[in-house]
Amino acid sequence: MDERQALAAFAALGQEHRLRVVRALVTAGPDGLAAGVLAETVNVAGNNLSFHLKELSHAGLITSRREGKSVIYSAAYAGLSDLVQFLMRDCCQGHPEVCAPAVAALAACDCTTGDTLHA
Amino acid sequence: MDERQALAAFAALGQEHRLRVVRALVTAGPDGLAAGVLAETVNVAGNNLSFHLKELSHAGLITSRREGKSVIYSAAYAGLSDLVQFLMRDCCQGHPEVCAPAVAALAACDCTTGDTLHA
DNA sequence: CCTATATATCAACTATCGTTGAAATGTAGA
DNA sequence: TCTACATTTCAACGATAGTTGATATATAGG
Repeated sequence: MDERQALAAFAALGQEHRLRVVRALVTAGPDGLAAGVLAETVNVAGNNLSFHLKELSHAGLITSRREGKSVIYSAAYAGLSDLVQFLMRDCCQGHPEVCAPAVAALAACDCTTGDTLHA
Repeated sequence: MDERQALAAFAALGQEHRLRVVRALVTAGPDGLAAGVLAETVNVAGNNLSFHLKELSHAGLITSRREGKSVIYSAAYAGLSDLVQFLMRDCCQGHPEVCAPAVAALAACDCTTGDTLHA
């Protein structure tokens, strides 16, 4: 992930409605949520949500698929993972105190059991 | 870190000059950089940079201290770490495929040797 | 084919953000 | 104290982003 992509991703996440959408999709899992359900969840008008979903899609943070009359959106796990890696990429240039806490916190999250982070 | 703080942090990082400032400060380490040096590094006018530095400071991503005539800025490692944790907090609700790659990537970064991530 | 449902597009408006230039503040040395 | 240097503040302008309402597209069922 280069700076331009990271910039787009951060800008996308720096908006209330879009951040809520991403969090809703991340917690919803790979099955995703229909645009209409998302609109209710985030409490945003459909046409407006559509604008934000396009933004998130361009930023590589979500993906979509059509399923009958609905369009189902889900989190782009790879994109999110890349963004985390980008944030931490420069943290280790001789200064382990930067990333050590973050690594420790993530390591404490046992993904195989479905536990959540206790931040 | 609550949603409001995360929102401010993401919005702060979603701006070209500010993202460059943060990266410059993260790589600079705990010693930090003077405002003037940052202005040259990021190629932004001093008064304009001052605006962005205030924004980043409010978002909890950087800190400052005066040293003689200069004001030295450094990365707020705790703030950055919190942000990473916030991004990953909801990743494990029964769907380990979300955060597993990110955790693996961070684990591959041996902070004690000063190695950087190979993303 | 016609209608209902679900989502997306577009133009227009408003608000917010980023930049600029001028001026103020704070610090150190002559 | 006077001057030079470093940074910040402020008002004003231009650009960009978010919302809204109206309209368009796509799909399924009667």
